[in-house]
Amino acid sequence: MSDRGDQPAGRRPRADARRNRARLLDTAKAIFAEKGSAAGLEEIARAAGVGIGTLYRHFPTRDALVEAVYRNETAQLAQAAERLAATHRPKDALRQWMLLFVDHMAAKRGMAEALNALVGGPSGLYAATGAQVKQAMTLLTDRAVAAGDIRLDMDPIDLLRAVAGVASLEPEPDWRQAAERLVDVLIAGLERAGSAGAA
Amino acid sequence: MSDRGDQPAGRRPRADARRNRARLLDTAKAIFAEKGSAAGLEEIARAAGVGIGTLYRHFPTRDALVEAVYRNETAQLAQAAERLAATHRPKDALRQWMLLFVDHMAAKRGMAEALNALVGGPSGLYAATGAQVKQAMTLLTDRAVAAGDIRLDMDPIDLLRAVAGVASLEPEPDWRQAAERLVDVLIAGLERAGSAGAA
DNA sequence: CTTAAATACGGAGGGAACCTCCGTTTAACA
DNA sequence: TGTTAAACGGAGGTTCCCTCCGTATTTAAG
Repeated sequence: MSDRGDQPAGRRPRADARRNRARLLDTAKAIFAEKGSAAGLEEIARAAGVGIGTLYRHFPTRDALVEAVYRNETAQLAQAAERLAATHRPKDALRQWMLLFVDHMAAKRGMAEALNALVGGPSGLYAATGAQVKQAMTLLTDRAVAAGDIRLDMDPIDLLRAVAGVASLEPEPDWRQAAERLVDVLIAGLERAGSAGAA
Repeated sequence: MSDRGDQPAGRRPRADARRNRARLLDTAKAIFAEKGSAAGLEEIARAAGVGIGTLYRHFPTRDALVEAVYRNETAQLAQAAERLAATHRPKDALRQWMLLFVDHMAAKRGMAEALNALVGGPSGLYAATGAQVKQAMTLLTDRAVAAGDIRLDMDPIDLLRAVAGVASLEPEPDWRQAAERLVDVLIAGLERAGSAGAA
C-alpha cells in the first residue's frame, strides 16, 4: 500500500475509511499507468470496490487523486536529487537526475502526462508535489551554477518542461532515447548559454 | 474567410455547404483562440449559427476541425521556413524559425495546445499539417548540419516538442521569454552535441 | 455489553458534452 | 419548373462528471 496519512487530533479515523483510501490509491495508480490520467473516475471506484461517492469524498477533485497517487513517486525523485548532489560532481548530478526524471516518466506510461501537469502550474493545482520537483531541480542547478559548470539565465523548471514535452506524447519506440539526447543537448547548451543569441 | 476547398469532379458543391463550412472555421478559430481547443463543439456550432449535425458532417472529429482551423497558420509557418532558408545563414535561419514557432504559439493562446498536438503524433491525427511543420524543421536542420553549424543525432522534431513543452502550459508572464531562452540553449547545445554524455 | 453519536458508505440522478441518425429542406441541373 | 442529390439541424442515446442524502458501520462513552 502506498499511504500513511496523518490525523492531527480528535477521533481516530475509521478503519474502513483508511482501507478504502488505500485501495483507491493503489487502484488508481494501476489504472493511470495503463490508460493515462484521463481514465474514468467511476471505473477506478468500481475497480477498487467502492462507490463513486467514496472516491469523491477522499479525493474531491481529479487532481487531488492524481497528486496523491504520484506523491510517492515525486518524493523518491526528490530524495534522489539529494543523494546525487551528495555523491556526484554538480554537472553530472544534474544530468543524471534529469535522466532519472525521464526514467520515471518511462516507467509508468500514464505518469508522463501527470508529471507534465505536475511541472505545469506555478501556483496552480499540484502545488505541493510540484514544489518538490521544483526544489530538487533548483538544488541541482544552483550547485552547478555555483561550481561554474553552467550558466543559467532561465527558470530551471523550464528545462524539465522541455524534457517532459518530448516525453509526454505518443509512444514512439525510441522515445526514451530521444529524451536522453535532449538532456545532453540541454546540458551542452547550458555550458555556454548566452553566447548563441548573436544572430 | 479562411478556406478555399477543392472539388475534384462532378456536381458543384452547394452554396450553403461552402458558406457554413467557412463560418464554422472562422468561429472555431475565434473560440479556440479564446478558450483553448478543448472548447465545446456544440458551442461552436451555435455561435456559427448552424446545427451540431452540420458541424459533424463537415468535420467528423474534433481533430479534423482543429487541423482545418490551423492549416493556414502552419502553412504560413512552412512558407516562412523557405524564406528564411533562402535569406539567412543556416544557423540563423534555424534559430529564427524556432522563434517564429514560439511567436505563433504566443499569438493565439489556444494555439499552443493545438500546435503541441500537431507536433505530437508521428503517424497519428493531424498527419497532414504535422507533416508541413516537420518538413520545415527538417529543411532547416539539414541545412545547418550540412553547413557544419550544428551536429544533430536526434529527430529534429523533438526540438520543437521541447519548445512546445515550455510554451504550452499556464500563462506565466515571462512565458515567451522563457521559450526564447530555451531556443538559444538548444542551439548552443547543438553546436557541440555528442560531447556532453561523458558522465 | 449496550447504545448514542459521529463518521463513512454508495449509488441515484441532474448536468454537460459527445456523437449519430434520419425526416425535412434546399440548391443544382435539365 | 421538376427531379433528385446533397445538406441541414436537432432530438436523443451514451458516457462521464460530480452532488446529495438516506443507510450502514465504527467508535467510544456509559
